[in-house]
Amino acid sequence: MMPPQPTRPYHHGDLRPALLRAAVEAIGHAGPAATSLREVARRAGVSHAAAAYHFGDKAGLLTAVAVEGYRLLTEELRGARDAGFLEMGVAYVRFAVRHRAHFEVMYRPELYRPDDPQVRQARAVTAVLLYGTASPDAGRLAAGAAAWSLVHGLATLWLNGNLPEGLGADPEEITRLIAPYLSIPEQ
Amino acid sequence: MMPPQPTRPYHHGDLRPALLRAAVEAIGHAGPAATSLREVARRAGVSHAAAAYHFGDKAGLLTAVAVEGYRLLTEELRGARDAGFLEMGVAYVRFAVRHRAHFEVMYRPELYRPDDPQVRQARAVTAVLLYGTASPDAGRLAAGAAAWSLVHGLATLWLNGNLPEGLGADPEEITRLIAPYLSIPEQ
DNA sequence: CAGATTATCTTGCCACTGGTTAGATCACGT
DNA sequence: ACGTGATCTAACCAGTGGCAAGATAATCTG
Repeated sequence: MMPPQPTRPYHHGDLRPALLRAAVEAIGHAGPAATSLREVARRAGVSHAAAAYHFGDKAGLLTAVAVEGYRLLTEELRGARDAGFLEMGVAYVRFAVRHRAHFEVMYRPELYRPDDPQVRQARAVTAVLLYGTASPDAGRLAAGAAAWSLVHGLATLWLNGNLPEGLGADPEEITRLIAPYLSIPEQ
Repeated sequence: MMPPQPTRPYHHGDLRPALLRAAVEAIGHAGPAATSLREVARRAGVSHAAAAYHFGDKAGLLTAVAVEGYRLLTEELRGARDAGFLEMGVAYVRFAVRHRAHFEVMYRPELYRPDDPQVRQARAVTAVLLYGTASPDAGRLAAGAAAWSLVHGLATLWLNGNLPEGLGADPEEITRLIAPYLSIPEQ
């Protein structure tokens, strides 16, 4: 009589990370704006209120995604740091493509709480890597901003399909093709 | 007895452009994702179904905003064409800042219909200006993509508040500061 | 181990949204 | 004057985010 379904326990036990995974998955399908809190909760097999309990609201969930994104980006950049300046740019673009959902949330501050302490701190750590030092002088600041702008623009244009096809289909290769146009004075 | 209110006529008479203006205004306040069709209609003083009549749906309205945006960008770029390469970059950033609502819609293709014929055509016209010719060779293509990526990245990073304060507060000035790091072979 | 407390999750509700349909109002040509 | 088509409203639907009340389970305390 009793259907032998393994009656999912009332308490999930590991819901917060499960919701985060579900959110990244859902955002990957429909983009951050079109992703609903309820859809994320459905993917995780819980009610939408459970998600609200863990993250407060939708902005809270996306804030958590953004924090995770900055941490992943930091990892990616750290891994390329010793391979030189160009490879850090390639790593930036690779991150944007491989972790598209995270990337798209990170640079849509109206969707989350960019002033959240965890966000600020994670972003600060990333910035140190991007500028090469915690207290860059005016020159390094401008050079860093130029490099960052280039790869960031390239990544977003590629994600939106705004780059001409003649450049090829592999964003990392396009980065290697484009980046040499930037001349950063050595140190 | 009859209140002397000038009883708004049943037919607006000029609703389509009025809705477009209202949309740009609303997007300027809350961003494109958080702007509702109903809010736009309210601003124009009509029911939301009236907006749906003229634009089909929300994506249709945003498609119209995007088309208008590409036309405005084309104008801005044309105005700076004779002043040199750098000034075109400055014009691009100026457009993004002055017409923030348009810009934010244009580069969020998931919010509208990027394959709409009018969009494709308007974007193609813009691309010709950006690459300097309708059929760029491989070199020009890469150089153009580099320049475009740089100013596009700069504009989006500035709009999101992701540039360090040390660079100043005027995005056009920042452009003049940053752009020289790009070395484009003359012709 | 019993009882109380706390953490986690569900149900049910609200106002709002985008989209659709039927019908009201009006402009315009003949 | 009349009808036809264009324009707009009213009313409805399913889906959404957020909130409050309550159910369930884990954990702490004696």
